[in-house]
Amino acid sequence: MSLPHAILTALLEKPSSGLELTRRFDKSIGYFWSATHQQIYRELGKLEAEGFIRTLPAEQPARGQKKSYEVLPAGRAELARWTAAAQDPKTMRDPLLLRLRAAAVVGTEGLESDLSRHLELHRRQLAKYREIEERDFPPDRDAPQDRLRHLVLRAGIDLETFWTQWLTHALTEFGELPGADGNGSGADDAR
Amino acid sequence: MSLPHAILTALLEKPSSGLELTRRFDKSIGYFWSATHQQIYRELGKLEAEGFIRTLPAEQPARGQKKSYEVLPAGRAELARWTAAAQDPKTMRDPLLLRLRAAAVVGTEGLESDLSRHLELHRRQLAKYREIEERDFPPDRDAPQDRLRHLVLRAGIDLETFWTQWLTHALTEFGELPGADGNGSGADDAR
DNA sequence: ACTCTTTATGCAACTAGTTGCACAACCGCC
DNA sequence: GGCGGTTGTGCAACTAGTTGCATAAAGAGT
Repeated sequence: MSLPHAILTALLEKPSSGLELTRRFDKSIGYFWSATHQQIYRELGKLEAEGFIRTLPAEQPARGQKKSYEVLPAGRAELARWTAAAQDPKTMRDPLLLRLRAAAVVGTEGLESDLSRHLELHRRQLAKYREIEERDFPPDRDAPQDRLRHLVLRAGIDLETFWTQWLTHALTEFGELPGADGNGSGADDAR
Repeated sequence: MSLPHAILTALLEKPSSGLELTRRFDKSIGYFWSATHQQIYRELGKLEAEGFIRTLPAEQPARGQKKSYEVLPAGRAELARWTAAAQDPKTMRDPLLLRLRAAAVVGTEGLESDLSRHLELHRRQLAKYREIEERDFPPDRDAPQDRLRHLVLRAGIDLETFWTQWLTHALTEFGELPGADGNGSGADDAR
């Protein structure tokens, strides 16, 4: 149940239309909660029906016309409630680790190149985050909001750093593996 | 499309019944691809229909009777294909980071205790992983399968380490934040 | 014999996220 | 004044995962 709250947060930061939200998700909030434009439009409809947001009075036309939303007090209250409520950590799901585990059974053939590709992607993302950090969080500023946002960005940076390191390490291991096993026969006994 | 392949991997490691698989997911594969027993039963049905697995001949009775599955050659081939195929990294989704970002707007009230709770959970998980590492990967063994499985476990360990560190840091920051803001009024301008 | 718990399998309904496409208005331009 | 791209909104169908419950057999206790 995170998407509506991601949208409320974004709208509190700045009232926007559906498409503007989509764009902002692509380059900011979406770094840790991605969403497509269809999800966003659908959710905006629901949030409006529930009385958490409303369209800005300015215009309110038909299809193909911009329609901006702002958060109502009830929406802010709901967001505060959700933020403070206890939530269990997500059950982790990572296909890449799964593939490595599978590779231990059926062989590593073909996996290496995709690992390299992922490494490259994570490096790029890391560079992007670092750029944002430099631009938005110079060493001196430290209003509470900035501290919190910086903390979130640091999580992104450190996670990407972790992945680049881990992938680098994995690729090294691959290099040292006895060449071309390809069938991984004798696997047994779960762990 | 990862669950069927997670199941194929588990079954290749050791043929099992639905419930056995569920248990093994809870304490091994599930660490990076969790699944409920319903998902597993449903998927076993599909995999059998597609000819990737079959029930072990021994018994084949009705409800309430154990039914074990093994992987057929087609299933192994499918798993190898999937493992080697290029896949884009998952779009990241983390409610906790989202909540922190929301807290920058609506205030941090009530969030701190849940952060502590998460910290404790991650510490526990880390301890569990370390235990497994000690038990299953003594310094000397290094058959290729072990190297790969160890690599996966290291990812788990390093990720949990990252989260404990980050949460510790976050809680420190919370302590230093100017007391009780609670409304976070002047937030504007997305980043 | 009979109830209670555990083991084991499974259906049905629901929620969340994704993909593919439709459609309206506006903007420039030639 | 009509043509083609961009902006903006949205429906419908699909896939994946979750929740709640039903059912059946086997063993354990009394």
